[in-house]
Amino acid sequence: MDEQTRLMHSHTGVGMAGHPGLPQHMQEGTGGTDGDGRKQDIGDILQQIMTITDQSLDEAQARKHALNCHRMKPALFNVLCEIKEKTVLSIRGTQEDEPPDPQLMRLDNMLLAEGVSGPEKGGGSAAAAAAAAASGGAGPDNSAEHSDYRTKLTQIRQIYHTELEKYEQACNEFTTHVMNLLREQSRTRPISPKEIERMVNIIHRKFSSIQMQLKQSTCEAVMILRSRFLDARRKRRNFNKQATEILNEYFYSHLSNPYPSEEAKEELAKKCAITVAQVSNWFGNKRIRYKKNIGKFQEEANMYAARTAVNAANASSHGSQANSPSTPNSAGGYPSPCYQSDRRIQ
DNA sequence: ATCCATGATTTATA
DNA sequence: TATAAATCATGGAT
Repeated sequence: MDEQTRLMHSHTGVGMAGHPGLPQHMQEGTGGTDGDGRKQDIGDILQQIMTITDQSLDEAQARKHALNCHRMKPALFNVLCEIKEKTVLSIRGTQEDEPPDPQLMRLDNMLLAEGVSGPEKGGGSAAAAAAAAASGGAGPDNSAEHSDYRTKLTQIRQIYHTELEKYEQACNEFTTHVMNLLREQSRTRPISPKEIERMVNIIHRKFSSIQMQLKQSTCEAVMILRSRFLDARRKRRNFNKQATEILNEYFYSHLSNPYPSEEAKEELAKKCAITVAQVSNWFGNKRIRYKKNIGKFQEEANMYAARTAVNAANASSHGSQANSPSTPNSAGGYPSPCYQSDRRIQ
């Protein structure tokens, strides 16, 4: 804002500060009898112009009107034009084309990618898809989180859009205000359309920098939201009971060699509705934690051993051998040296 | 508020 | 490259 004001003042300054030469100029030119009166007259007007900022609006308006109606006004205007011609050179050189700010582009791209600045619902689903991808395709129990995420994202998007609209409106209002002001002033002092355009550009730049701040904070909010909801590590979810049982069952029934093959991992992943990587993680954690404190897991081990034993018994009593759990082990085979030859497909 | 369980990540190792 | 081991960070119980 201050840039505009400054510039406007400097314009005013150019117009006004150039004046002091004027009376002299006039004085020289007019040697006649009514010259003194005219000089006095113009001196008054100039004095009024110089002090116009100290006056109330109505007063100023009246003075302006008086000035515009004054018979010397065209001459004054011409002089202002001349003065400006001599002093305005510096403005011309400034560049007009503004290269797109890379940071702004980055923010725009991100907002678009997150579905904040894009179309209303399409962006949301894209973000949801990204969410699903980011969360490692973990099971069905996070759909609630996704909807939660979506509502939060929608909130952000709404805030973003209302703010953006507000800025847009404010920018337009301010621009038209300034343009009106300049047009009004152009009756009294020379203002080229190009200067108005420049001013409009300055305003727009200022407002777009405000918009950039909005975009930046929106991006931040989205990032926080993402990390809160979608970073799998932060949003650790225990596997459901069934999955844990399946994994434990496998672990304790293969205690002597709890290293599921790739195929077995895939099978387990499918059964537990988790990824193969999660199966690997689980076995990695389980092995090391079991080894570190066998005592703590003794009860669990016994339980699963008993369960598999029952399963085996049931299976054999039903005469079906095809599905029986393969070579269940008694607890304690891992990590102590294992002499059983329980070789699975590796 | 604190502690423990647990899934994920990182680093080291063979 | 798979695994071991250490570590992180959260969920959930207390």
